[in-house]
Amino acid sequence: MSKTSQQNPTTDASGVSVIHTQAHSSGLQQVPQLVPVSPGGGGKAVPPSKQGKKSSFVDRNSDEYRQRRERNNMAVKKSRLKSKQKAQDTLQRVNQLKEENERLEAKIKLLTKELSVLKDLFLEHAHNFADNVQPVGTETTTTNPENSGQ
Amino acid sequence: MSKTSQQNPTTDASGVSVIHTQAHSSGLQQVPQLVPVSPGGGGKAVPPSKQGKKSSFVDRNSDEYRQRRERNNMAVKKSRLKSKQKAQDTLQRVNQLKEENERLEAKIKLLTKELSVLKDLFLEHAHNFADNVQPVGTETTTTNPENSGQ
DNA sequence: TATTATTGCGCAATTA
DNA sequence: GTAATTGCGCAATAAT
Repeated sequence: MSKTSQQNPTTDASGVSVIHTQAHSSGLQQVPQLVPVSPGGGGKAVPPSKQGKKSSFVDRNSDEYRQRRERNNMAVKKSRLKSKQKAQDTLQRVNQLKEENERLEAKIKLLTKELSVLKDLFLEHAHNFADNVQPVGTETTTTNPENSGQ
Repeated sequence: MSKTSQQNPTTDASGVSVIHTQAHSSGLQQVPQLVPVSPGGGGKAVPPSKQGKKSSFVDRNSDEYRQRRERNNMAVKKSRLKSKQKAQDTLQRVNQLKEENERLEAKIKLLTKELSVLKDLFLEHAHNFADNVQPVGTETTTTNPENSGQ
């Protein structure tokens, strides 16, 4: 469970953002830990009701902040995992459908063939029918009847 | 590909970074920061060959660094866009295949019906056949010399 | 109002 | 060395 603070601009087009990561005691100068949240650049108006209520600064050191971050990080991981899973499922679905398609195509081929044979047989013996005899020109090798179209 | 580790949990380097789309020039105080790259937390062995070559510090302010970052950011965006596009295409493919499937199912239904009708007709007039009256298969399998199997 | 879920984004490590 | 990927954390926002 690693947690890391890194950077991040809390800005849009405002231009400059103050980013900060926790201090590292390396002789590096200490920097204020309070960073402005949602700089005006966002173009989003801050509700007047909140203007004076809470500071528009976030204490990145507060436990509350860290806890929130940690929870969000978990949520993010979870969400991304889910997303990935879904994508994979979709790919699988594609293959499944492809297979099904082939199966269906094969069946159609078979049925078509059967139909063709039956029809030929029909024509071949049409003269044997007492009632519904069709005027067949040449009894042998009558070309096939039209196939079902669609 | 990669593992989990990122950085050191407890502390993190870097104080204030100025991020923006343009050159750094603002009234904000700028703190030159040399940040250690690949903190020891990961326990990753550094190739000896590179050990003494370059400092294990990265100057986040260097133009070279910023340029590299910017290029990578663009590459990342591009890559993610591509990825998203692909995912969408896959979804579309699924719908496409579904439609095709329905079309095929319908065709099968039609062919089956036709076959059924033809067979019934056959049976109905079977007695009219003088020569070779064959009992047409009960189901879908007609006995014909040419085709077999499935 | 709070909490979780998504999403865009930048960083850095890898990979190609 | 460069571009492409990928995991990760942050913060804004959507959804509950």
